[in-house]
Amino acid sequence: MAPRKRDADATRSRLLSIATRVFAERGFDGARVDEIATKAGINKRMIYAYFDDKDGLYREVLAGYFAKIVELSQAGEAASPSPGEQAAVIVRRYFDFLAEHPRLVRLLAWEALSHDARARRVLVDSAAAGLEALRAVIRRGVAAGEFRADLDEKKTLSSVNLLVLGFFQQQRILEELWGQDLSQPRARQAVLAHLLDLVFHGVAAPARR
Amino acid sequence: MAPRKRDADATRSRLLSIATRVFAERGFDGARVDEIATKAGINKRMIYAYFDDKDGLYREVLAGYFAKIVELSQAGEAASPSPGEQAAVIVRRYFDFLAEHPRLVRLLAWEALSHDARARRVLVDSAAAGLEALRAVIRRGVAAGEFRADLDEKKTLSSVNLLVLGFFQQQRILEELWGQDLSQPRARQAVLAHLLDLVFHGVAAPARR
Amino acid sequence: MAPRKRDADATRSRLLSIATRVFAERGFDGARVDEIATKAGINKRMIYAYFDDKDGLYREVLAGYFAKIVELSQAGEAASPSPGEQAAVIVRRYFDFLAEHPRLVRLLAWEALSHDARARRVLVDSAAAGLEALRAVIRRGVAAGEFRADLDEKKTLSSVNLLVLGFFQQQRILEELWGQDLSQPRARQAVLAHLLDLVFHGVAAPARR
Amino acid sequence: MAPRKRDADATRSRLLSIATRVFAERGFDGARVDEIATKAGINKRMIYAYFDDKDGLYREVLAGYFAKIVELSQAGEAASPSPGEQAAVIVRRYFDFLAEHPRLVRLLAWEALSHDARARRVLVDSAAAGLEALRAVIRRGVAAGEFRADLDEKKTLSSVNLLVLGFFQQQRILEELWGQDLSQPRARQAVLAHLLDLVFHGVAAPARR
DNA sequence: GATGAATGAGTATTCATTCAT
DNA sequence: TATGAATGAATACTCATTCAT
Repeated sequence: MAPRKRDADATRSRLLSIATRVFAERGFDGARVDEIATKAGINKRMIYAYFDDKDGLYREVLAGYFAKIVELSQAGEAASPSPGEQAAVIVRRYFDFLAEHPRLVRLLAWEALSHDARARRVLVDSAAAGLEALRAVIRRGVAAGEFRADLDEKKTLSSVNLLVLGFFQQQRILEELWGQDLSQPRARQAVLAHLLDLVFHGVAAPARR
Repeated sequence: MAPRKRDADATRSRLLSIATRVFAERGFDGARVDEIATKAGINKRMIYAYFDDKDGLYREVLAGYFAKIVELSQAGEAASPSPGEQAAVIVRRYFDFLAEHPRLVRLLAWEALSHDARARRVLVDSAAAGLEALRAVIRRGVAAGEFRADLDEKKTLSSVNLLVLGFFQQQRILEELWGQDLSQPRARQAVLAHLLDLVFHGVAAPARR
Repeated sequence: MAPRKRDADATRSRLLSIATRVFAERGFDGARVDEIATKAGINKRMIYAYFDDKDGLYREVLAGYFAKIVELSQAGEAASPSPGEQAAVIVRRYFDFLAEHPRLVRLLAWEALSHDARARRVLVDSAAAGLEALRAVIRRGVAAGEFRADLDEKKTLSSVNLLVLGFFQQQRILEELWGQDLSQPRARQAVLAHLLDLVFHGVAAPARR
Repeated sequence: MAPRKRDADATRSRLLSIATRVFAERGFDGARVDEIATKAGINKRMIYAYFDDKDGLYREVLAGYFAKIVELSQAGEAASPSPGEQAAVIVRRYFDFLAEHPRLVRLLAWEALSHDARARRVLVDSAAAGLEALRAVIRRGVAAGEFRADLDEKKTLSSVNLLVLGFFQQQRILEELWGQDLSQPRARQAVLAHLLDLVFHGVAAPARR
């Protein structure tokens, strides 16, 4: 009974793991229930036993990331006293998180295109929570005079998101455009450095102001 | 109406138009040949007569945008003598172009997720050509001392692309996040202004430099 | 008007010629109306104008051979006074006729397999007529004591037909079995000689009788 | 009945049996997957589960006969010491085998007409093996002086095949030509007797030699 | 809990044939 | 007479889901 229970859990998590991979690769429509079952080495019928249907499995796959997203958004505050450095730490955390979860990046992209916004609502909530810390830092930075006084918080936060998330979503196109392998940590860190620099200082020369 | 009844060109372009809509909405896998034919009010057989198969139709849909992309990338130079203003004009053009072609935005997003990279190569070429003008302006701006001397051209160009294209691709999520309708011209122009401001000046306060 | 008439005839016979080729190659079911029209360089609609439908075209193709078959069966009698030699001449004529009309051979094979015996009746009539001359010779040969007295006319005629027609229908298989190209006149004549020899003398050694 | 309800082997062999019938009747092109499934009372999907596609099903149908063909070709030697009688036994075996497998006869005919020679190679090999025994007997008969010394083995074997296989393939035409039902054992045996007689002694009167 | 067989509604594609000019 | 566009009924094949054990 106990081992059977453990088997059930193993079967379940094995299915989820493979499903995550397949859904990330092919999207909901492109994913095949058969393929997931076969790759998991588990009878297809079990998918229906555990998750009701394909849609249920998909939801669970998305849900599996929520915990991680929440964890990210609740990560302790950066130690540094400077809002600028704190902001950099937060962005870096976000960047590294996405780098570590490429399947989530793809799932989010599929969702963004999907009409039946399965995860959009939850995603938005997560994102809002996740950006809350950054928002606080920005506010602090503005108050401290370290950031420009006329910053639009929401838009700024979103722009940062566009740059970071966008980088991972467009990675393949960028690789062809730059003729460079962007999956290497070193290349990625260079990109991150560039993004941070751009966000903080823009392209204009300070002298001209 | 009667003369149109047997007009091959009309049928063809009608099919293409509907197909563009459907492929943009649902992606290649999600699109149904039947749906396209029905919505076009044209016999399904004609799709195969004109485009060979679903894939051929899809390619034609993508090809239909190439001309427009090339046109965009060959748009005359901005009149202003200032590199900064010229750059702004180019970005604005790109932004407006995407605003006018929301289906292209979605098609590009589907392509970015697809594995068989139907259009990636051509897309990259188009993009490279399209960004060439901006690259020249940046170089000029750096030479003139209007832009920072340490700018990485490629990365900067890509970042601009991430911000602009990303905005349109994430539009729905942003709308929910901001609680705002971003399909209105006024709201969009505000976003564009913000993006330009961010790219030019960054978030840091000038006083701190 | 006159040239138009000639064009119509040309179109008709061109269609028939190509159709003969295609039906012979692929059979009625396997033949494609489109293919015939395209290969003939003639608008598909004309097939329906001239022959009503695919079936009508097929019938005309078969009918095109009837004249030739009749001609064959009415060929003048062999000059030789010996029934044996006369019979050989007739068989040789039949053999050469089939060698010259490989498409007819295939059409007959398709027909033999078909259920809606389009041509069987006519074929049987033609064959019966064609074999009549041979039958007369056999009878004469028996009377003259040149052929065995106990010959079953019908069966003997049919057997000759099986050997000759069968050779052409199984030609490809025989080629692989013998490792020999049987489309060359010399090889064919050797086969014919063998068939005649077998039919006349059988395999048993005369000494043993 | 109930236990058979979920019996994969039963379903499989049922599909094969019906498919054999349908392919034999209509050929590969003329056969309809739907018809096979419906006649077998089995969901069409199962055909694809068991045989991948229509072609796979067809191959299995052909393969189903190979075992029988091999069995035939490996049948023990005839007891009789006389090569002539041994040869007769072998031919009779072949004749009876084809009489018992009319579907195979038709399948072979379709294959002979087909361009993509699915089974020709294997067929030729089987045939070659099957004829080997007969070839040995002929050789022995020649050596013993029972058969003519100038026999061409290959051609003689093939001619026998043409007569026997040809009879079954042309059976319907012969029936009309002779006005006789050739599916009755008695009529068939008479045909066989005639064929054997023809092959052994030919049409020429012994006196003339 | 687990398995393998079975199913029905779809999904791209093809074909002979007819319509409009 | 001739053309090119258009059509509806198939036709092979797929997919998520359920049944029987």
